[in-house]
Amino acid sequence: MQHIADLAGVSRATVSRALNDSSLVNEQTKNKIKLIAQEHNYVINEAARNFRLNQSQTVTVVMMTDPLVNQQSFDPFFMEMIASLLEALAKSELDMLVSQEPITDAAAFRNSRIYRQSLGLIVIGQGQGHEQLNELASDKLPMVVWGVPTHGQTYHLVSTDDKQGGKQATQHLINKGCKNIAFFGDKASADSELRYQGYCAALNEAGLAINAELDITVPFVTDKAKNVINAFLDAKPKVDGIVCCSDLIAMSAMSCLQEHSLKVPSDVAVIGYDGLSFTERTSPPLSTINQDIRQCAYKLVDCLVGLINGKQVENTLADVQLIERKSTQRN
Amino acid sequence: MQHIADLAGVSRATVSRALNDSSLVNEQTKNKIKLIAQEHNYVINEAARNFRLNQSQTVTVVMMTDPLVNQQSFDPFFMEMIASLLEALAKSELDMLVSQEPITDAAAFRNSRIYRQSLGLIVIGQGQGHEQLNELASDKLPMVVWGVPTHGQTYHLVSTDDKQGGKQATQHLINKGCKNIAFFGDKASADSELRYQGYCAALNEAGLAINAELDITVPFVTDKAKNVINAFLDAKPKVDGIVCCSDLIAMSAMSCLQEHSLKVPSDVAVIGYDGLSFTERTSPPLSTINQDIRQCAYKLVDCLVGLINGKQVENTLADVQLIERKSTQRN
DNA sequence: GATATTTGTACAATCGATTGCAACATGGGC
DNA sequence: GCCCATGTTGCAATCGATTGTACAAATATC
Repeated sequence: MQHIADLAGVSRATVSRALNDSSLVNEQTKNKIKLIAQEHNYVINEAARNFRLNQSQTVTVVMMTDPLVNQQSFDPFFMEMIASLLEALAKSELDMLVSQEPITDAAAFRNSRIYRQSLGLIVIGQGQGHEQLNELASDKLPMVVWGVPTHGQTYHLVSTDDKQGGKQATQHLINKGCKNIAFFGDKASADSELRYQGYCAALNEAGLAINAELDITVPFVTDKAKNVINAFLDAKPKVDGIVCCSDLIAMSAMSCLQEHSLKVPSDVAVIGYDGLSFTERTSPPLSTINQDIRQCAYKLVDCLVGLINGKQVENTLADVQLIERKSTQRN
Repeated sequence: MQHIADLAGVSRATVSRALNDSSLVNEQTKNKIKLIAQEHNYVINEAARNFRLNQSQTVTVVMMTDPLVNQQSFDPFFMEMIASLLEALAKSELDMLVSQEPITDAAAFRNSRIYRQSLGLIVIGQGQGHEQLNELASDKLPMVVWGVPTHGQTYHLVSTDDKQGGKQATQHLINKGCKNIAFFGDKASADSELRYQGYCAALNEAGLAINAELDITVPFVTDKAKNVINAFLDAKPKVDGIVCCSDLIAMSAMSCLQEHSLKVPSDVAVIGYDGLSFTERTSPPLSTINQDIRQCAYKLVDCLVGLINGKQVENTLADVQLIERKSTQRN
């Protein structure tokens, strides 16, 4: 910067102001300085700038649940969320840091580097940390949570309407003529619980009984899913439709059904949840409840940027929508 | 830090040295200072530190190909790579920044913030930038590329043996008794070209003819894949096996085959490529050539860290391996 | 006891930008 | 011709850490 200042015949102060478009600098001088800076490939030292301003351009994304399925791979839902956040933050010229360590102690977290030196926080999922997050909500550090509306929650939240989604999924199967609809999911997670409520609501409205034997706890992400599903099917249950809490579970379900010589969807119809793109490539193509992860990521970032700029922001409850996919039978 | 120094009755300099485990500080003093720092929840200001040391802990990951399939979602292969890099870098206490802008001009890139203020570079794919990367290879900035060994390449490279992979995939189908094996992929990308060479090599070794009509250009990632595949199948080709250049293509292929009332694998066997975890959930489960993305990500990071520490590092050509998945017929 | 050596600590400069305040120039009003 | 308002620019302090050098204290050597 000194070099640029010398070339322009002004002081460092003026260069700094010129590059920051300060109104204190003459237009002409400003343009001249900008030109010289450009010509000499000057790029500002962000480290120095951030240090001086005592700020950072880094937003930390905290994963409250373990996105690691096993030692091999990740849950595509979380990956799509991460990738979308990456894109959305980049558009706002923000850097992204990802922390895989859930917040388990608000007080300790306040002393962490993440807390002290981030511009803001995006928290993915609430995990077991609802209380901790509530505690952090009153701090100055901007924070937005992706999760499920919870009793007494004071932090800023972006969520999708899980109950509505569960209902829509179930209604879709009812409309297809299913009478004995199973629910595959793990209600230990709050979103699944809500989806189950939607499932029950849809059955009630349609005058169908809720059969506890068709409420199956299928783990979200592990390989155990298939074992549970196979055990269920081995008992030859009376079932003609399955509402699944994730597209992955739905894929496993379809695979197991076909291994049991049951045709999808004629014998048993299946619907997934999440709207992951590979659902259009399954056989048969899988209808699903789309959460529009990308749009949610943008909402999270919008909300956070709003908070950073000191605006009042409102919680968002995004709608979900059914994506119906049909097999095109050929020949 | 001044505060800690006062409390310990020493100068800032000593505190700094103590926290950095300098041998110039007495053990006793060191411990005392560390204790006090801990008690007072002191965390070092990374911004100031990095500024002073004129370094950063940020590694930039540059995507040379557009991972965006469309406005909705991302290629799971790249996402898994990103997520794995994230994990691997975190283990080395490095931050990760992702740039979606391919390097198209080495000279211009040298003036970018990314170039000037990153600790190192991990480049994913070569795209059209082989020459540019070669130019950057001689710079001081540590750089590792994930890609395909290329003639005259001077940059550090981590890759998998695509030719071997294509060969293995094809041999697997040959072993299953397939005689008319198609190749689904887009040879515009160098890795697919290599896989095709492996495919040809396997056919040759088995004494099978290479039929140009079974060499189908299927786009990697777009929705057009299904159209191309359906057009191919509509012509009722003589085919009993398909080597696919990605798991997504394989999924589409299986879906299209089943829509054409062709049974997988009895009528037509299919093998994928990448080793994505959802291949175990397809119906039927999809055999695939595993690239072990996670391990490759670790190798990339290892290699980069080596370069950062001034070590000599060697290029890596990782083996791929067949994952065979079988349908378990029940009832 | 005087000097040499080792060890531990403090002083102060430094990194590259920002910014309050002072200083200066210019022009208009009286 | 003097004063003041206005608009521009420069000076110098500042952010929080690191580190070369100087200095002080403790110990060793003769």
